[in-house]
Amino acid sequence: MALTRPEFVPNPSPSREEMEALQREIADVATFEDDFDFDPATLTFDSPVDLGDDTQQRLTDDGPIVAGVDQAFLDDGDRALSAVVALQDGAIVDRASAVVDTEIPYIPGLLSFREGGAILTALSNLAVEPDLLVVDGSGQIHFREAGLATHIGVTIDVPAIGVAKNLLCGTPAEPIPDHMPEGERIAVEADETVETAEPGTVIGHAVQTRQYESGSTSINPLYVSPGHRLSPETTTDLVSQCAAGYKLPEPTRLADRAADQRKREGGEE
DNA sequence: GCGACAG
DNA sequence: ATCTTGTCGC
Repeated sequence: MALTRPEFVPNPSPSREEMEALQREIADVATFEDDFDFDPATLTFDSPVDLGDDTQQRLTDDGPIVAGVDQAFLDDGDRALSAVVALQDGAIVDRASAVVDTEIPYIPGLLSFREGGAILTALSNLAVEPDLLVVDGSGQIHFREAGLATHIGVTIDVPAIGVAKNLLCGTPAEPIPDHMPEGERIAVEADETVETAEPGTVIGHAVQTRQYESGSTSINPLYVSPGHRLSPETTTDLVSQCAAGYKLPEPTRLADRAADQRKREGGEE
């Protein structure tokens, strides 16, 4: 993993104004258009192992390596734990984690300065080079279009996606229904709270990766946005492809599990 | 001053 | 994010 932009490595020391200024630089360098090497069609989560018929064998090269990233906190709340799980063709090919002391509190809009360090450290402990990062948090859906996924993606120049469970800012093109049908997506547009984009610009989507067919209970959509080197549309397509019957895309779900596990087994070390 | 606010 | 058991529903 190469620190393409070492000047962007999250540093909690500067003032709030300086952190926000850095985010504007990051957003300026970020690309919210498709610019990646792998073939989206090869991003699968089907078992590559098919018994019985030789013709079922893959005729193509191995698919892209996707790394899911998730954060957790140790009981004391003063240390952030980042867990990374790398997948290729649906199989886990590597994992890593890191525990870093928390320097600043959670401030909406400045999350990457609190957790970014742990994530970069965890990623540096990975033996493989991910082709795509799926980060828990926002990307372009951010006050300065520089959310956690954008900050990480730009710093190491790797295509990145932001997957959030709640909407940080922006406005859905149409009201989010109580029971959004599975597979549906609604654009999230920049509004006056997004200071770096023209109002109306599509900065992400509300995506329903899983939903009950009937009943009173309902699942809320995910808020997906590009982090780096991806358009909002492609970002949402890829997240949909990563969904394997659960609300969370597989890379995120597995990273979630890894974080919990690592946490219970003692976040120390 | 009031409201809103990823993890 | 985190504090937390059972419980209602598919």
